[in-house]
Amino acid sequence: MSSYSGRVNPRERRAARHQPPNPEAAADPRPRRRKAPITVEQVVDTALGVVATEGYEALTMRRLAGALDTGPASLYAHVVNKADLDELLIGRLCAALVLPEPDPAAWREQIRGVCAQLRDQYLKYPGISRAALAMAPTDLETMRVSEGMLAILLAGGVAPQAAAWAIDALLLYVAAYCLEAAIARQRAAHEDAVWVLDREELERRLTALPAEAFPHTVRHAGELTAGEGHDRFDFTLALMIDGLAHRGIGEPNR
Amino acid sequence: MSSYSGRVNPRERRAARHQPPNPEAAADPRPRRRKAPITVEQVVDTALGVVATEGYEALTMRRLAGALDTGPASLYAHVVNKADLDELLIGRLCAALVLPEPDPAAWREQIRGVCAQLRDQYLKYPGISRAALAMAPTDLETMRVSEGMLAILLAGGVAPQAAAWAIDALLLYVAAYCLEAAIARQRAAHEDAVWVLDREELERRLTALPAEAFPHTVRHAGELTAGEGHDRFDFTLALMIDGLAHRGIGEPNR
DNA sequence: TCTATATACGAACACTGTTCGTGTCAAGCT
DNA sequence: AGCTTGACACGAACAGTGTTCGTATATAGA
Repeated sequence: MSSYSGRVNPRERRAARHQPPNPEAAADPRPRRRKAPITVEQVVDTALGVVATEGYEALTMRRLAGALDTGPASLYAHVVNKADLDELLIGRLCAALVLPEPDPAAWREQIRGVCAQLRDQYLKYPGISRAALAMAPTDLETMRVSEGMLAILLAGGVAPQAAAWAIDALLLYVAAYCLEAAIARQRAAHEDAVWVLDREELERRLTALPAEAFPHTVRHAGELTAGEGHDRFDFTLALMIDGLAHRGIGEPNR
Repeated sequence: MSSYSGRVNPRERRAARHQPPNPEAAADPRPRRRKAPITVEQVVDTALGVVATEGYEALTMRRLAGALDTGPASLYAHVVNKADLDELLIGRLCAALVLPEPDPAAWREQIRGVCAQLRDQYLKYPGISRAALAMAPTDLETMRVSEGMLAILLAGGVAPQAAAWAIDALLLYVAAYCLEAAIARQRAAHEDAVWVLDREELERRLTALPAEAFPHTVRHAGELTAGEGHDRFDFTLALMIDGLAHRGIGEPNR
């Protein structure tokens, strides 16, 4: 019980992130002691730098400490956990999203735009969406995002229950899509090269399957391997949003 | 290059799982040498047992070796990798799925049923869906599942391109849904209890948020936290399948 | 100037996946 | 029957991981 007092120890800072903001504590009257002490912002910044260049798998406490010219133990003065660090990264990432003012006429483009922003953020830091899946649902930054998405859907006339569940589904899908992309990327990076296939080689493998056991896969190998860029992503989002438009407007829940 | 010859070494066995099946090699004429040697099936069985009772996080090579009364090195005679073990587990899991004969009139219930089966398998082995996300797309057992799903959708009149992408989206969502559930379960298990919330406590926290910043979240805290059992799962699947029904039938691709 | 104390960090612990080299035992050949 | 062969099992070790303990340091206030 020696080395942490009062306000700035990481456990309390973490708890504050999940608590309703307390206006009277916002003053933050304590100036920093050192001339150049390691701050949480600095830790988060360099961590995001590591993830952006080397991927989330490379973000170890030692690697991060090395990037800050220190040892791993020093990080635990600013961060409770690796999980806590993950939360901070996702929080920073969510804070970068711009949430549009809801426009009832354009709710579909708006919700699609928010999801695309989130997707691009996830892909900018490959593999970080794994941390997003593990987040507690009470983090303030992530709740800011879901609040914004909820506002868009409600303005568009989607029924509240459908809107709530759709946000969950959309966030889950975006995270999974980016996680899968990151895993594929990483496998392409350091695995023995023979094991990873490009689209054409994959299509060739599919057509080479025995036609009696895999008739449809063989016949439609082209469709199964199709999709440049984010075509699959756009398709799935359109599927869910269109489903919402047909189901959610004006009808009772479910 | 001393200790592996001919056919049964794990690297070739793994490669065979991703290659079209070779009928003339199916004889497997070599009987087992020992009286009770460790077999791959035995390894997979005990691994699934460990995952079912203690979760995927607990499935370490040492833990698995201990369950087989041996050391970790012995496992590498039957398994290339931990990734290879993961593939074997997912393969075993996919082999347990029963794929219905496609019925054009009931394609929606059929595809929903396959997804529900997969969900139940994933949840039976908590956290294993993480391994499913990392799988190479050429594994024969997983392709058997997507072949079956493709057959159902095509029989239902869904356009081939929409069917192919929808299968991808459905598999991705099911895996992510179960992964999130497993992560929440594990957090509830060994984390400091205060950090995990039940539905009512979560709703209370949401309503306690400042109404200026989170108006919709506060107002619809009930809807946001609603959903017993697999309500959210059913909702999302219905969303995607309904979207498919409206979009995919009879129309050109996309 | 001197003390109090918040911060930084080297060293260590208990883990992880994986490999090397050796030991052991059953099968096939002479 | 005896011997060789080679597939299998496994102890020990290596390079990593997250995390904690105790100590050293350097600053802020008296």
